[in-house]
Amino acid sequence: MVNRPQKTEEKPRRGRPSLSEAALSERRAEIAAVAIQLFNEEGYASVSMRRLGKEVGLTPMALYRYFSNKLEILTALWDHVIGLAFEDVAAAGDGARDAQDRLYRVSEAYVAYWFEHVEQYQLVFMNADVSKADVTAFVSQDSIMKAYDVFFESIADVLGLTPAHPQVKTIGDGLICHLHGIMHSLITMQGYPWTERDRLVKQAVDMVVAAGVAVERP
Amino acid sequence: MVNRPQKTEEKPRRGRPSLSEAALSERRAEIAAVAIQLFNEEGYASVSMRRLGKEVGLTPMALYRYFSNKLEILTALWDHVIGLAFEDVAAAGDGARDAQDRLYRVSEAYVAYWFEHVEQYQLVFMNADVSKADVTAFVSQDSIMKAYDVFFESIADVLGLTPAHPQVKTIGDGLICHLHGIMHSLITMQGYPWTERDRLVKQAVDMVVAAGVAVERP
DNA sequence: AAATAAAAATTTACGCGTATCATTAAAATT
DNA sequence: AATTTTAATGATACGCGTAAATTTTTATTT
Repeated sequence: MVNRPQKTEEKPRRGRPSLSEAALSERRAEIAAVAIQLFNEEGYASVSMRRLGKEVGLTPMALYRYFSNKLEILTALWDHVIGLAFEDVAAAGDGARDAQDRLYRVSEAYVAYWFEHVEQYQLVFMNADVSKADVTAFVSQDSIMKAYDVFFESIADVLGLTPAHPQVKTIGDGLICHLHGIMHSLITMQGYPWTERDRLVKQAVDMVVAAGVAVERP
Repeated sequence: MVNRPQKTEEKPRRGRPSLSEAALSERRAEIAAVAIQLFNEEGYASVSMRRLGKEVGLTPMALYRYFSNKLEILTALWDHVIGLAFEDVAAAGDGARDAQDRLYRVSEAYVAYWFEHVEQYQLVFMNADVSKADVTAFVSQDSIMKAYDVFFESIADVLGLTPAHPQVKTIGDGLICHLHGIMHSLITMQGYPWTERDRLVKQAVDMVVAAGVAVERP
C-alpha cells in the first residue's frame, strides 16, 4: 500500500488533515471495483492508468495516493479471483462421501477453476511485472494459506493421521505443488500433447492415496 | 521472427535485394549475444531497446528488422537458458547406477538448475509480456520436447515397460508437471513454509517408483 | 481575518516500446 | 547514365507508467 503521511505526534497538528483510514480504504475499494471490471473485460495491459483514472473520476496521478503502482491495483483482482477459486473448492468438498472422495473433488475443483479462468491465472501467477517478492507477500497472506487447509485435512483423513503429523504436511505440500504444476504446465505449454487434465489430477491424488496405503502396510 | 519482404516471384526482381537469410541470422545472433549478456547482467526490463541498439551499433528501430519485438529477443535467452538446463540434466543422468537412480538424478538436476537460476526461471516461465501463445510456440519446439525424453526413458526402465507404453506417457507427464509445480510454487510463493525442496522432489519420484511396483503386483 | 503549515491534487516531464512515415541505398531496367 | 523499383535505414510521434515539481485545499495558529 501507499505511504501515509508521517505523523510524528499523536494528535492533529496544523495543516490539512490526511484522509482517514476509512476514507482511504473506501476510495481504494471504489477504484479496485472499477479496475477489476476493466481488467477482466479488457485485460490488465490494455487498461491504462489514464483510462482507469478517467473511469473513476480521478486524474491518473491521484490514483497513486491510493495504490503505490498499477501492479498493486492488480492484487485487488488477485484477492477477488483467489477468493472465488476457494469458494469453488469449498463447495466441491461439501458433497463428498468420504475423505478420499473429498480429496479428489477439491483437487479437481481447484485445477478446474483455474482452467476455466486461464486469463486470471495468467494475471495472478504469470504476470511479468511481478517480482517474486510481490507474489510472495501476497500469496502468503493468512487468508490464502488457510484456504489450503482443506487439502491437509482431507489428506490427514485419508492417511489416518492427524493434520499436524509431519507426513501430512509433506504429502500435502507435494500435492499442492503437483496440482499447481499441472495447471502451470498445461496452461503455459499448450502446444505439447499433455495427458488429459482430469487423468493427471486423478493420478496425482491416486499417488497420495497410495502413499496412505503404504503408511498402513509398511 | 520478423516478416520478410514478400516476394511474389521466385527469382531476383528489380530493387534493392533483401538481406540473405544467412546475413539476417548472423546479425540476429550478434544482437542476441549482446542481449543475453545484458539481460543476464541487468535484467530484461532494465535493458531498453534504445540501449540495446546503442550497444550493438544500430538505431533502436533497426532492431525491429531482426526481431519483431523485444519479447522475441528474450526468446533467444530462453533458448540459451533452457539449453543449459538440459545440459545439466543430461550430465546428471550420466553417472547413474540404474534406471531408478537416473530418474532421481535427472529430476533433482532439473529442479536444481532452475533454483540456481531463479531470475531466468522468471524470465522464461513467468514473464508477463508472455501471452500463452508465445510460450507455447517456443516451448513446444522439438528441441525442448526431445529434452524431456530422458524422463520418459528412465520411467520406462523403472516401470519395466517400453517408452511407447501409454502408462509411461501418463506417468511421465505427471512427473514433469509435478517437478514444474515444485519449482513454480517454491519460487513464486517463497513466503509459505514449504517442505524442503529435495524432499519434495524425492517424494515425487518415489511416487513414480511406487506406481511401478503397483504395475508389477496389480 | 491573516498567516502558516501540511496534505491532496494536478501538472509537467522522462524514458519506455514501437507504429508510422520519410529517407537512403542498391539492384534491374531503360 | 538515367530511371525505376524495392528493401534497408532513420526520424518522428504516440500512449504508456510514474517521478518530480507545482498548485490547491483545508486545517491550526496568530
